[in-house]
Amino acid sequence: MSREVIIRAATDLLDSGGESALTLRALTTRLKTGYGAVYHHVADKDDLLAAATDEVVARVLAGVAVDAEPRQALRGLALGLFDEIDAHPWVGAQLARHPLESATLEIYECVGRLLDALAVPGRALFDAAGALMNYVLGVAGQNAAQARSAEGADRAAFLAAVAGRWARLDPGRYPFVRKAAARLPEHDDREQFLAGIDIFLAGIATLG
Amino acid sequence: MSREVIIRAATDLLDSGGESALTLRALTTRLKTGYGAVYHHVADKDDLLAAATDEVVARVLAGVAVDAEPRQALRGLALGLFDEIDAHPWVGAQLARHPLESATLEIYECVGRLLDALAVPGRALFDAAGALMNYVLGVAGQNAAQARSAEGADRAAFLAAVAGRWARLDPGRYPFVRKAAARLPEHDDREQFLAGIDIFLAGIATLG
DNA sequence: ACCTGAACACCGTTCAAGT
DNA sequence: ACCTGAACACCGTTCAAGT
Repeated sequence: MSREVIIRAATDLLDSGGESALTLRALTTRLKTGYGAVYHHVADKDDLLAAATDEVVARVLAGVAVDAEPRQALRGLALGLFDEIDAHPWVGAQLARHPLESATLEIYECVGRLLDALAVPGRALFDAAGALMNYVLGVAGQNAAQARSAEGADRAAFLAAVAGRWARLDPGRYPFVRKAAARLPEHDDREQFLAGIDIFLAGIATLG
Repeated sequence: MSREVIIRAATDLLDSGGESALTLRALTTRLKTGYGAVYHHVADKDDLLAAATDEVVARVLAGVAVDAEPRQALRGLALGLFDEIDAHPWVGAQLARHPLESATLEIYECVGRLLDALAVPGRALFDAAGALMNYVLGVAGQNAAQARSAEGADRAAFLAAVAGRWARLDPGRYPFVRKAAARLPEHDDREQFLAGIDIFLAGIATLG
């Protein structure tokens, strides 16, 4: 028994059953051990989630091409995060729930340095870094929320259900959402995420 | 006993004690009633949270100057949401946790219509609306997370503690976060939120 | 219809007791 | 030190029983 083994088991539970699948009971059963063994290596459940999240985020940050052109590096970082959060929705939930902690801090440092390399001036640098962080964490949270709603069920079916509900809204009150519903079938989360990043970078460029 | 009375009591509990203060036990005690009475008017706890959130959001949306210049109306909507979420952090948590539901849907419709009025073209309109929503929901989530961490304690003291922790980080590994820590005392969440909105709007303007 | 409150099926966490 | 597992202090929700 070790911290590593415990965190790996927790990650497996989260990946296969979603956020709700990680319970201390399920964890001890899977590890064929007692609560004391787990609590001897880990402070509490949040420590567990934070450690599992740190590992996933570290993997993404290690893949960032720091020596590339800053704008491309930022897009790479953002996409890397998106893909990893898409594969592990619980990571998104954890990031959105605990900002200012280790994993989020690492991302913040990386984003800040890349914006600095982009020559964003003085105090605008912190506004830009904060805004970009909030956008990314917002997407992370939405992704986690969708995964929570779908939970096991087909994701395409879930989106179709949403589109159906929106299409039935009062056209007078919800003209925009109805138009959005019509676009939902051809909608690609990943593309739209990147489009948002580009809007941001375009806005940041005007700060110079 | 009525749905309205129950939702008002729930709102009071949330406002005075934070997210964790709303339990069915606390609610029945405060209302001097049993569980059955509550469940007779409300589907479940989430229904309760959603209804309480709807009221707060509806108040903000009612205050949006729809006939104003779209850019100003958008800033007004964003600021209104920020202030209400700042006053009721649990609203931020609820919005971030349940997108695509009534309260978030109302915001999305409003944002979309205002961007349309801003003459954002075709499919860029949906990218822009999505990006803006994600930014706002991200900020909402962060706000809620901070309130959760502070929970009762002094907010200024909490931020000072964060700044202290950041200032003690390794300067070689975290140059950006350390610089951010130095700026934290003079940092204003509301101003930075608005700065983010402006970066967004500037980026959206380049889509035209 | 509207309400009561004991009971159920879960949680995370603790801690005396073992090795 | 490392681990076991009964027990504790909570949750949200249900439902037979009352009015």
